[in-house]
Amino acid sequence: MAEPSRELLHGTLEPLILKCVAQAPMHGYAIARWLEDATSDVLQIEDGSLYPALYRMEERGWIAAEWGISELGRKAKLYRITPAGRRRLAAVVAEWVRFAAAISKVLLPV
Amino acid sequence: MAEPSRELLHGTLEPLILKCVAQAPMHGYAIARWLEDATSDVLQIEDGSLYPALYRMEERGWIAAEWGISELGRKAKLYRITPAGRRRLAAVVAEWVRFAAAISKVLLPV
DNA sequence: GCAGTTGCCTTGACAATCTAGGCATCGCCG
DNA sequence: CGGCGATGCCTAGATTGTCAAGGCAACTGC
Repeated sequence: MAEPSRELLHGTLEPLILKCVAQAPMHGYAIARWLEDATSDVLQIEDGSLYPALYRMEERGWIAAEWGISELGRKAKLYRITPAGRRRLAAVVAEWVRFAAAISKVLLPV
Repeated sequence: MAEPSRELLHGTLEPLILKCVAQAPMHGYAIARWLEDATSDVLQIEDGSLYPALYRMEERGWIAAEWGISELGRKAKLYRITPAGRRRLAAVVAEWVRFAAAISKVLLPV
């Protein structure tokens, strides 16, 4: 995240990544590009945040890595979601919805 | 925040507090109770987070403190929002809207 | 040859929150 | 009277996730 308060991203990177790899196996660089694209650059993913997040999630068993080939024919580490990851995704999305609704409820009445 | 992922609160506590004291001068304990109440306990504010946040915000000139009396007649430190705080509130709310929209856009298409 | 893109990785710092304590006062109830 | 929960404020230290700033290698196009 660049100019928008970086703190907001805290805890949301993991759901975002899960969502990405739930759609299709994807490598780190592609995840970052896809997220920036999908949000019109509202989110900017630093790879200093991304790769550690990927390791954490792999360690926790939510995603699994495998070396393969990117769309451009280059060596890339492809991540796919695990069954535990799908359960986790459902949980964190539900949590995000609850949380965002709570915040909005407080913040939005101008 | 208790069981919901604590990380999500990151960066949102400040807007929430600003919103509270923008409505009426309020003391710390009341802010915590009010937020928990308004969100049906979706947000749980630890005072170990709250008071440091209040100091930060006072230091930055967004709120101002003054010793007074609570509704129950007890000694309490009342916080009110400053003009700079109002500007900050507008900015962070706008930012929250952009951010939440971006996250939801990615997360919600099931 | 050289710059830009793709792709991955690591170290250290930083900032906000949480944990787990502490303190004092008041009201209520047995 | 004694105790206990609620009100109200405070702090030290640990934890956590992100960021900044570097690095490396391979390929493309000019």
